[in-house]
Amino acid sequence: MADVALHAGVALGTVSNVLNKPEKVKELTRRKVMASIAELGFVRNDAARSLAAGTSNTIGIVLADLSNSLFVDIARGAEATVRQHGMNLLIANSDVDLTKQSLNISLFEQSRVAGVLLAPLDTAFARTNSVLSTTPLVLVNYASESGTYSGVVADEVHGGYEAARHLIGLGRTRLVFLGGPLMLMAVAQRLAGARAAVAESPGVTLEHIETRGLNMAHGRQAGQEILTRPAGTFDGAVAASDLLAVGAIQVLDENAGYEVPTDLAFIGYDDNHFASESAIPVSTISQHGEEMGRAAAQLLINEIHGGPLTLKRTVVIKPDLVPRRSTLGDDWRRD
Amino acid sequence: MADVALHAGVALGTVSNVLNKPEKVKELTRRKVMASIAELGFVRNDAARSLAAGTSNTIGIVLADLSNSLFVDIARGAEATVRQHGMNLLIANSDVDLTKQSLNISLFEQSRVAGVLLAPLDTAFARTNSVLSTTPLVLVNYASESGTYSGVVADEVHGGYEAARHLIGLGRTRLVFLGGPLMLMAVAQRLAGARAAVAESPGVTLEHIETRGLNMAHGRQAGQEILTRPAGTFDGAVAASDLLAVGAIQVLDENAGYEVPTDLAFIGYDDNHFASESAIPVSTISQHGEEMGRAAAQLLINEIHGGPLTLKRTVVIKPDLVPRRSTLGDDWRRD
DNA sequence: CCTCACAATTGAAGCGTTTCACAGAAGGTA
DNA sequence: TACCTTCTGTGAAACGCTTCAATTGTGAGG
Repeated sequence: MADVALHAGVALGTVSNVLNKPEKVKELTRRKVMASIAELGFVRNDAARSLAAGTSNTIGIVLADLSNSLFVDIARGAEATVRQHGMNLLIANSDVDLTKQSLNISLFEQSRVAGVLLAPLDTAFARTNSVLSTTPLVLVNYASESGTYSGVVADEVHGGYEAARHLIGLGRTRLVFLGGPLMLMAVAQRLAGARAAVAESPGVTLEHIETRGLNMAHGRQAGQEILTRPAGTFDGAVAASDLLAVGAIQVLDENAGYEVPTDLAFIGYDDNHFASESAIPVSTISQHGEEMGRAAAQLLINEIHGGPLTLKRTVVIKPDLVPRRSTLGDDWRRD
Repeated sequence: MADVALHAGVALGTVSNVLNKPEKVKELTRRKVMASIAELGFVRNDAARSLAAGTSNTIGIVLADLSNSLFVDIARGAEATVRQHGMNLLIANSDVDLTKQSLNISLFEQSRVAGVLLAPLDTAFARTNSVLSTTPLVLVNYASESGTYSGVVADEVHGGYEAARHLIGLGRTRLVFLGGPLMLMAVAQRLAGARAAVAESPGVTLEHIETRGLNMAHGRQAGQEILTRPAGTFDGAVAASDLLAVGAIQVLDENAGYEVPTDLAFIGYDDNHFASESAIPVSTISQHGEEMGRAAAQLLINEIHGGPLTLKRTVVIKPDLVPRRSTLGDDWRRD
């Protein structure tokens, strides 16, 4: 920077002003300085900058699992908001590993980012709470039970409710819920929501087939399980994830006599990209990941500007029904 | 840090030594210092650290598209290697946007990361080359034509060749290649590889149906196109992506008379997670994203240690055939 | 032509580390 | 005991920037 100042024939402080408060410096001088910067190929040292300024303009986000499109959507949404405020977003991937998650959080704290967004593992109570530092932190897709942090969550219960309502609204009465393990709060809540919908509809029943996970292989197992029951046992199914639904539908599809949605209407969860593209496009509940990311980023930015005493809030985002062929049948058309 | 020193009754420099060269300081003192650090909740300021030390221990990776699982795999592989060397990996997502890509690169340069891994957009010649700074940079999934940078690429030609060879080896003779636009180098190269395989096999023909993209919708269009031809026109298909293959198969599957793989054997490309899980598991060419990431990280670390004069190399990673039911039929079993 | 108010510019004092030349202590040797 | 070595621990000088009080223009009004 000293070089640039020399080359442009101005003081060091002026160069700094050109970079940070361009309105403070006369057009002509600004031009000269810019020219020198370009000519010398100067790149401002951000480490020095944030050391001196005491604040950085980048925000870090720690994601539980990059292979999960929900988290990618969250990151995308967060980035949009962060950029609007002239800041940058850096991502760290925990890869479903609690140790990495802690490592990543402290990595961001050490580098003195302006704030941290944390999309934690579902099972990660413990560690989350031990993060008590001065770096502003906002949770995404996980509620801080103690109210220590602001956060954004999807209303999973409502999602489960809507899914079941949709089936009931289509006249289905013998429902089954596919999903597990119940240790996952998200699954438990979706099930609770579905139960609530059933409870308020006389004559409708709901059985739960617990799976050991949420991917397609588990879905196929669940599909087999359904096949062991007498035909017609169920006429509507809520799956705790789209992959589960797709897997189960594959199995049912292979065995004639169980047509989707005629015999069994199927609805999934997550609005996984793949779900809309599978052979029978799967109706689903969309969690609006981008919106969650945007909201979380906004919360974080408020906290950055408002200081540590900023009121902690939890924003709840309602998921929405996205009906497709797996429930509507031929009435539904691809657009 | 001064506080810690005071609290532990040692000099400032000693605290620094405890953190950086623990072997230089007596066990007892180290303990005292560690205790003080814990008690005071001290978090080392990395900005100051890298300013003073002149080097950082984090590496940045700029990814063209987080929704593409290949890039996520690359990041995962890179992270593994980076961690082995005691460094950290931060991710920035360009989201298929050239402007963001440049922004992200300069973001990393400004923050003085030890080095940058760049997985650029396929169309991004221009910008890539203008990155001429002192920060070590290694390309992934893209070759630096000028030899300015080291890089890791998949051998796309070989991949296309293997795909076609596989079909030919199964006795298929009337092949079709689905993919486009040819502007994408990867697609063009895969096609070239397939052509090479056909050229060396007398009696085998290859037609090219150009698509406008590589996702499932494009695949369905291609499937329609195939249906317009007289039955039996093709008996083997190479798709430039798994999604393309899955889409096309969906369409053919709905129209009786075109059974996969009996009538038409299908092979995709990318080893997309979904490809192995779709109704008919799709044979594919795997690019080994993690391996690419690991190799690139290693190259970068060499360059960081070796200085700017380090010999630039391009590592080529050969993709592999992963045969599944869409070519082998019932001979293939899910494991 | 002088003042005054305001705009533009200056430069030195930090910011929180690492590094490194030195000082002190401890242990070995003659 | 005197003299060397080897370990430990010390503290001040950078690192490259932002900030801000102080200084130097500048133009309008009288």
